Amino acid sequence: MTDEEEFLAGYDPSRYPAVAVTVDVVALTIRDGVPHVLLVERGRPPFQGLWALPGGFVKVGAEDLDTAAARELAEETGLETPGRVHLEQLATYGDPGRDPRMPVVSVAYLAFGPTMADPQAGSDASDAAWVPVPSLGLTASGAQPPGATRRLAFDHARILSDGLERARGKLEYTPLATAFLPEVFTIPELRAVYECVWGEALHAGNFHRKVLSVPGFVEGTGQTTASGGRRGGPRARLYRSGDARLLHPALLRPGTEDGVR
Amino acid sequence: MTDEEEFLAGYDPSRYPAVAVTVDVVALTIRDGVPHVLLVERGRPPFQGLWALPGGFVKVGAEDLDTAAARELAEETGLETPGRVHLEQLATYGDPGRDPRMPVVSVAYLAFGPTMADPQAGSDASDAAWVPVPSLGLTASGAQPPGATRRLAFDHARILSDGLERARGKLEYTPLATAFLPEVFTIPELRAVYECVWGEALHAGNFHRKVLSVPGFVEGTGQTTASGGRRGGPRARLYRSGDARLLHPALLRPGTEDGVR
DNA sequence: TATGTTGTACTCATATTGAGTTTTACTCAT
DNA sequence: ATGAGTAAAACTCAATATGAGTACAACATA
Repeated sequence: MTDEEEFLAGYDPSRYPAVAVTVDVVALTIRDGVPHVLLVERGRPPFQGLWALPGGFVKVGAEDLDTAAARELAEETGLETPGRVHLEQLATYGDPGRDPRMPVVSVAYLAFGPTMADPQAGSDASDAAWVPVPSLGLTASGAQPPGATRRLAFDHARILSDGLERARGKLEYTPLATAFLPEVFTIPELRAVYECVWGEALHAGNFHRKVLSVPGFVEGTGQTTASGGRRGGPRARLYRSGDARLLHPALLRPGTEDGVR
Repeated sequence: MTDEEEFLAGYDPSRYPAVAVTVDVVALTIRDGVPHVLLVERGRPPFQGLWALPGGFVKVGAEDLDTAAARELAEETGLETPGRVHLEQLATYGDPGRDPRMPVVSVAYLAFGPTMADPQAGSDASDAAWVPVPSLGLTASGAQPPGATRRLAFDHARILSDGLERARGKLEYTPLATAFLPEVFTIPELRAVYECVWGEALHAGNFHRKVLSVPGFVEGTGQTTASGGRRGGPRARLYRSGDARLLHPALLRPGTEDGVR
């Protein structure tokens, strides 16, 4: 028997204190030019009646974290990840007391997807819905004002806030904005994603030039939209996402000049 | 008794399967123009005799993750964090079987610090040392070739690889390069940090111009070095870190043009 | 004192950006 | 049908940023 086998044999996992590991998913999409986040209404304590990010316990040792996040997203809301949904790890939260039941470490995930159907309420949730982010009235620091119509459970206001900030940054140097759109899209639609996530208007001409000049960002399909825009204008050309994983040079957002100091 | 209190009273944490939560720290510094990572030699199974990132179990519910990371760094190596060491969360790893003893979720942290004394071996470690990163022969994918002199335990080669990539990116858009230097430093010293982390030579004149033109990156002290460089040259002006948290515009590294596609 | 090295300040051609303007193709309301 | 308004895409042009090289004075070393 080697040292290592000897050690394993004498090892008793039950001596360790009970800790739970969960995943929580910040799933974002865009509806009518407004960012929406997927929330579930809690059907049981703690925080019964408040809204929370979809998530649940990880079967540590039986599944990896990415799989757990995809599973929870599907289970609690009836949404399938395999499609065009982008899923990436966001951060991990483990402050004492963040769950009143027991010590919990929560691995947060960030998901982007195109506009999807309304979700189905799952096991633990009495309701599930795409909620407009502005309606939650988040402050920059990730806090939620007392008067908000929908209050978020646990530290989910902070997690959502971190997710939004990550999304804003990701649009700068990755082509992930296309994950919010269907497989085929126009440049103005892509611009609308940026304007919606960054919350500021962009110069249409410069944006157009920039997107087409970044190698691998989008590739043309040779097609155009069937008709012009709602209120006029010519038909727009259709593009699909290119093969670039990183944008070089990046699309830096205008406002941040000397913002964060 | 409210619903919530009722629920808490009937809650039995022992029904949950045993899971351990650990922190692992990728602590980086620069010695003689070469990036070094802090490693400990494992004094007990599993992976006895191999080298690992400093880390250990988190007292979930009693300390937050950042505190646990700082504590482990200090405990296992005798290094104090409060000083000029930058510590940030990197990512969380929870693949099944990554620890042969039991299901373990590991929250990795990334630390940058100026050149420091050799560490003291701590409790679980038979030795601790600053190890030159190139000597580990990591591949881009985070794997380690079979013939390496120092083999890394667990999935620590991948964690280290992720940490290095994060460090390379952080230098582009944050002033964190200064965390590798003493409180007061020269522009050429700062350039040496970039060259060492990015692994490529930079144009001295352009780097100088760029650093001074980014608002809040560095601020002058009015002082210069006491003498010129080792091999000649005038005295260099001394600077300290400015108040910017983000670099605008960013210092993009040259090589990445159309690299990742 | 001669020689080589280096920090800092230049120059200059070329890209990249921000902010407009123009042209053209469409929708919608008369 | 026709005109008014709108928007996609192409253009212009000045301001700015970048890459590459030169210049020079201050220093160490032999």
